[in-house]
Amino acid sequence: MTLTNRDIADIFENVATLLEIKGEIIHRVLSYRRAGETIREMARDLRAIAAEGTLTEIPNIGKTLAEKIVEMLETGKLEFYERLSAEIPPGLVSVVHINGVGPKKAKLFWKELGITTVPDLETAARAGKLRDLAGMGAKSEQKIIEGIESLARQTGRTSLGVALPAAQTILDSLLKLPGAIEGAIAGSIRRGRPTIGDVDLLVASDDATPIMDAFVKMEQVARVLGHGPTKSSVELLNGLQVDLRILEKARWGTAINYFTGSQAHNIRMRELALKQGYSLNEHAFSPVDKDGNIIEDAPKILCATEEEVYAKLGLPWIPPELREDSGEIEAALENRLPNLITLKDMQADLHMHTTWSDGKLSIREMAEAAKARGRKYIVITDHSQYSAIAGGLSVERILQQQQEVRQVDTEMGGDFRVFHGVEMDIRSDGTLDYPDEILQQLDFVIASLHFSLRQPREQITQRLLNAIRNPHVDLIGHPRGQLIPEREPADLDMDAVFEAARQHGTALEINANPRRLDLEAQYARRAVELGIPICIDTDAHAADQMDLLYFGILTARRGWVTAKSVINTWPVERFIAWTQNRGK
DNA sequence: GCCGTTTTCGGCCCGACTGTTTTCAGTCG
Repeated sequence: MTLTNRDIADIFENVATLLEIKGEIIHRVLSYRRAGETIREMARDLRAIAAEGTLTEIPNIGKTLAEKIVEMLETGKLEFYERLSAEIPPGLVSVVHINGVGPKKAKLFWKELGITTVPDLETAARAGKLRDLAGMGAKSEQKIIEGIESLARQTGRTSLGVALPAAQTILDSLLKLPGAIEGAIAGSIRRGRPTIGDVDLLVASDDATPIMDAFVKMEQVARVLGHGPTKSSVELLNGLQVDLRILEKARWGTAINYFTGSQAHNIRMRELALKQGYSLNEHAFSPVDKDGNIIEDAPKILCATEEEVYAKLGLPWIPPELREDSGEIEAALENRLPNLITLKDMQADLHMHTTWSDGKLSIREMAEAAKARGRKYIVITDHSQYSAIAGGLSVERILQQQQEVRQVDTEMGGDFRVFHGVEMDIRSDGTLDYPDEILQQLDFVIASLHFSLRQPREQITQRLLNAIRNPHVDLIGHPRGQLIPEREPADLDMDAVFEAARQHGTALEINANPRRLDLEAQYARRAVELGIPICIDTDAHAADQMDLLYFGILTARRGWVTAKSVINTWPVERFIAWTQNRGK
């Protein structure tokens, strides 16, 4: 059993936590944690990089960790981790995940009471055994019980599609309060991450207290995690955690920059500031002496806009979607930030369903809905026969459907075009769901994996490669097959997928539905680097789902995607030419 | 443990809130 990137990231992060409990110096701990985070976000397989011998070129991976990665890839385990687990009970990693419990408390509970798991801790807390420990009290004990209950309720991270509207609703209600000047959603939602851990809101006001009080008393609040004059946190009835910060308008720039993150991006910003003689925090730039201490009587520099913050560091404004410390600081320093795609660039939607399969509207209705949203052309792509449960179309039916598509295309009058395609299944045995003589009659062919997504890597990769290599297949729909948050992506050899797509000029989709967001950003970035065409599509089954295109754009922007790499930013003539020149 | 037009050794971002404290450690983001 070979370990995946995710497995290795998990191990490094567990090592970090165990080392932290052990009392290791924090910077060694952070090295493991950063390495884990980096690996988790990578688009390439560690196996391939290890084979090339270039592991140390990965940021945050040096000689020591590269050797440990090789050991894990070759043996399936890490000797160091096993020795550490014998020394520090690995169950304590989960204990540290309880809100309010960190490495020091976990160690205290273990050393004093022999607690090594979350259930152990819950039993001890309910028996009132924690309150007498040093630095503990009845309140701390109660908070731990609440933290464990909260952990049990959580189903993991929340999808962006759920979190964004929820955040907007709360923000809107806060902005109605007297004294609220301006507000924004910050944090991972602003950066467009597909899943978010908590909601971060920022409000500008000169009188924070009434707004804070109203915030912690909102009807959807289940409990208050913290309540201070400028910063409060609550847990909502639905389990979502919401953090609110309130600062004066004059500090908006530094505040929104700080609160948007990512943490790694912030650290880079603050390091840059220090090199220029300033300490940077959410309030201001403060001049420091050569030892890095703030010069108290020196005037601080306030920034009302984010542009001013970046400009102070000699940088152009960096779009939030790029702020992951994955090269954006370097690109900004060298003035080569990408001109990211926007919603306005989008001319078309190339993936949608109608009542011919499992959609809610007719071809005509979908065309009208797309036109009303400013699109210039669409492709109707209902399911193929293998998707019986979705009412997939037989060969006969899809040929019938073509008549209606052509008719609607004509009726729409020429300034809006409707093309005929299909979302064809890649069957479990790897064959395609229609013969070539049918495919060649269609304007645009999407091939997608819907079934048998848990096949072994070799097998499922081969299925996808078969589709990519078919000259009639234009696009691979939602390539990795994940559903957020419940279904993990298929175990695909993405290097092989990219190589085949590059060779055959087959496009890869960024499916904009927030349950999919597939390709994810790091893979989209890799695809674009390799010159593979991208499509951003809604996969709409109803009119309002066409508005989800926004989430696809966010994901594309996170992947450094510019308009020129995206097929459906092209004028219709170029789209037609592209499909016709692909060996049909 | 990583990293380097300030360094191959000696640094490594910064502040708010809580609870248990007589001045601050722990946790979180």
